[in-house]
Amino acid sequence: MSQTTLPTLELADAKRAGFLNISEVAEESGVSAKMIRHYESRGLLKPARRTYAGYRIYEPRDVHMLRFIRRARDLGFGIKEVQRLLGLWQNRKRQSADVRRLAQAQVTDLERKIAALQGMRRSLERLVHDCHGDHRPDCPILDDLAQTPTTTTSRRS
Amino acid sequence: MSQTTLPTLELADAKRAGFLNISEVAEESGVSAKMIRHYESRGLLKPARRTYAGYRIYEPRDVHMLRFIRRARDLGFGIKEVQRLLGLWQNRKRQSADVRRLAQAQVTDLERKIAALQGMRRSLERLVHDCHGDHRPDCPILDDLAQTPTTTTSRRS
DNA sequence: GCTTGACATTCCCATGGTGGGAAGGTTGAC
DNA sequence: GTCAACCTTCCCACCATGGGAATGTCAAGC
Repeated sequence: MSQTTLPTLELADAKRAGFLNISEVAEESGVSAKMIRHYESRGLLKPARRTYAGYRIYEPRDVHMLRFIRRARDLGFGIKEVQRLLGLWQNRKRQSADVRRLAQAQVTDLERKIAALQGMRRSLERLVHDCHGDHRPDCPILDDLAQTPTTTTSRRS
Repeated sequence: MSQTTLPTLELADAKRAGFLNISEVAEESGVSAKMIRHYESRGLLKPARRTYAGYRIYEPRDVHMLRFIRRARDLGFGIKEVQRLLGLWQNRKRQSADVRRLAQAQVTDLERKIAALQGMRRSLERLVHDCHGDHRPDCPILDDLAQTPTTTTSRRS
C-alpha cells in the first residue's frame, strides 16, 4: 500500500528530524518505557520504527496516543477495551454510540466491582464493631471466619 | 519435638482411618484442589501427609481450616493477611485487639479501593452523560481520553 | 491376571499490568 | 579510548486462579 518503506535512520539524524527515543516519549506521555514495549508486544501499538542500531524512535504524535492509552487505563479500561477505544478513536466513520456503549459497559463493570468491595467492607465492619478489641482472646472476627459458611449442613442457628 | 513420625499409609487404610483425599477436602471446604496445593506451596498450609504413593491425605479438621481461609479470602484478605489471621486463630494467647487491628486495616484498604473505583466511575459517567450516543462521529469521551492530562503544560481552561 | 476409567501427582502456561534486573550493544561527551 | 547513560531482549516476580499435559495409582469389572 502506501508503505513507502521509510528510510532507516541514525539516532542523531532521527532526533534532528524531530523523533523521540523511548525514554523521551515515556517522559512526555507518562507511560513507562517498559510499558510502551509491553503495549507494542500486546499489539496495542504498531511496531515502532527503529534506527540502524535497533533503537525505537517515535513521532511526537505518538505521545498523544500514549496519553490516550494512559487516560483510558486510569479510568479502569483493560487492555482489550483500550484497544477497541483506540480503534474507534482512529476511525473517522465511527459512531459516538459505539464509544458510549463501551464506556457504559465499563461503568457497569466498575459498579459491580464497587458493590463487591462494599459487601466485603460491610461484613468486615460489622465484625470489627462486634470485636471488643482488647487483651481477651475471644474474638467474633475469628469465630466468623471459622464458622461453616453457606453449606449443605443447614444446621443453622 | 512431638514429631512422632506418623506412619505412612495406604490410601485405603487412610480412608478407613477417617482421612480424606484432596478432592474430598476440596468438595467439603469449597476450596479447589488446585488452590489447596497452591496454598501449601505458598506456606499457608503445612505440607499434607502423604500415602506411600504420594497422595495427600487430610484430617477432617483440615476442612475447617480451609473454610477459614476461604472465608477470609472472600472478605478480601490477601494471602499474607490470611496467614496472619491463621496464626492468630491458632494462637490461644492472642488478643482480640490483634485480630481487630488486621480487620480494621483491611477495611481501610477496601475503602481506598472503593474510593478509587468510584472516582473512575464518576469520571466515566460524566463522559457518558455528555456523549450524545448516536450516529454522529464526534464524541466527548474520546476527546477527553485524547486530551492532555495533569501535565506540566498548565494551559488549563 | 489385565484393562479401563477416575482419580492423583508434578510441571508448565495463561491471564492482567507492572516492575526488577541481567547480559549485551550504542551513543556521545570527555 | 574510556565511561556513563542509554538502548535492546529475555527472564522472573507479584497475586490468585485455572487449564492442560505427561505420568502414576487405585478400584472395579471381566
